Amino acid sequence: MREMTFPESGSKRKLLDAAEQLFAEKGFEAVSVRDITQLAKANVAAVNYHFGSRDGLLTLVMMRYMTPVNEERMARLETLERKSSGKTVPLEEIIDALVRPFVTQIRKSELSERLFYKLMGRTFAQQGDGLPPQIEEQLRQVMQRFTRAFAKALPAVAADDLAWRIHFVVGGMIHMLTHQEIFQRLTQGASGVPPMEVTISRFIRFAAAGLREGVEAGEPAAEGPQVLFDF
Amino acid sequence: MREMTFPESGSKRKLLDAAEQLFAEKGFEAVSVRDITQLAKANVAAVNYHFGSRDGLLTLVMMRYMTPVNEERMARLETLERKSSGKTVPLEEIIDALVRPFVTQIRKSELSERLFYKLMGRTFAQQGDGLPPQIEEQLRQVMQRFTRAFAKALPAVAADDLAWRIHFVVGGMIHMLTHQEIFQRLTQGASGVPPMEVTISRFIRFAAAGLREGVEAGEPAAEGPQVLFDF
DNA sequence: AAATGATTTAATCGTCCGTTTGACTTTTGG
DNA sequence: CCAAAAGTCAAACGGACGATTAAATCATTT
Repeated sequence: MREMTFPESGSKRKLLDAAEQLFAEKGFEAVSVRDITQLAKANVAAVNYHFGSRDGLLTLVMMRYMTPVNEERMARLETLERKSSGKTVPLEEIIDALVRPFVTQIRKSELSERLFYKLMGRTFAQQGDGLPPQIEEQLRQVMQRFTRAFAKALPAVAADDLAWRIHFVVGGMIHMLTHQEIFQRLTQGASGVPPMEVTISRFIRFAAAGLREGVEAGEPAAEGPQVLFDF
Repeated sequence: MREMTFPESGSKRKLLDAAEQLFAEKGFEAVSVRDITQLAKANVAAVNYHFGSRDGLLTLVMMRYMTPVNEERMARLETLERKSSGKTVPLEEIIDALVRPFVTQIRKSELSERLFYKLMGRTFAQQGDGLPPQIEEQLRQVMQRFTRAFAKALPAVAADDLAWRIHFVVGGMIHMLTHQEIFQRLTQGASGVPPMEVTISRFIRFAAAGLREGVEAGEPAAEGPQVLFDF
């Protein structure tokens, strides 16, 4: 009854680790199968044996971290909406549900912060440009779900206006992830707090203010169409 | 005395046009010299003859539109600061100086809106990842100049906080450019107005609100250090 | 018309790419 | 213990890549 030694040969895991590191550092297109197998100290044929093709490995690497993040996003939003049944969910908490999963999921991975965020950023940045269909579908569903939540929290913002603002928010999020290393050093980590935690707090406040633009604070803000192009 | 027939052989221009189109559509890495020469109906060797190398052509394509945009940005900011000498420049006008050049420069190009914005977006997105040194230096100077302007317009925002917020703004701008085509159709162009004009107005209001977060409107806002990590 | 320099052309170079093959070694289960 | 399965390995495949060559063509000037 001891077949629990370890089903994995070890080289499959080593290939995945090497691929994650290289894809994150150099980008998805700039890494060859030979780069990966060399870093993993494996044979060139190993990638095709274990993952079928370079693309199979790439898809696996993307899904490995993207799926948990998207699932946690959905779960958090679900919890938020169930918790405050009827009442409106605060805007900041919706944004939090969208970006917080990055810092919670990184702890479950053995990837360094720097690599994890770069990998996430690169994946998001590829949206609509050759992502695996499954990830594309995940992101589509997540954004659709969050768009509904934002619309409910900001009834005074016209639909197409809101769509653009969410667009800007996502762009800022991607840029935060991909260029994190440039600025992170400036944000001296105060006593053990993960630097990204602080950055995300900054981002949430920025995004909330941008999304809320033109909406008077305090009152619920009346429903109905909104003036457009009035800048 | 008539040597003004046309110094260009024509094929150099055709290569540039083809390269612009392909780089914008497929991305810088995904286009081969054979793709370019095929579209331009030229010989494979033409690229190396006219531009020295594939990289020479790529640099030229990037600079052709990036440089005028950056120069107009600087000129606009200069004008703004000279016009309102002493008094603070309104935040919205600084952001306008940063993004408006996109819509003015596109008129001087024979590139379609879609391609122009994609090309710009792709170039900006590459920052710090293999851009020609000259462009990298341009962008560094532009961002340094605008950061100073933002700091002056928002004295109540701490320096590192502001750096991050500008970062988020730039991310939103890039995303707006690269994914413009997805949403632009929703913004039905009202009577001849270029769609991007409307989008940029939306962006300016979003970015201004995000940058201003936490700053009370009306009063000049006192100078001095700011509380951090208080989210 | 001859000469000169600029351009275009077909062919080829060496390199790197993802993938496949077939022989070899290790691990597993009856 | 032994056969079957799983894994590893060196070698090679065909194709695409950027770049180069030398000859051919073109345009312009003498």
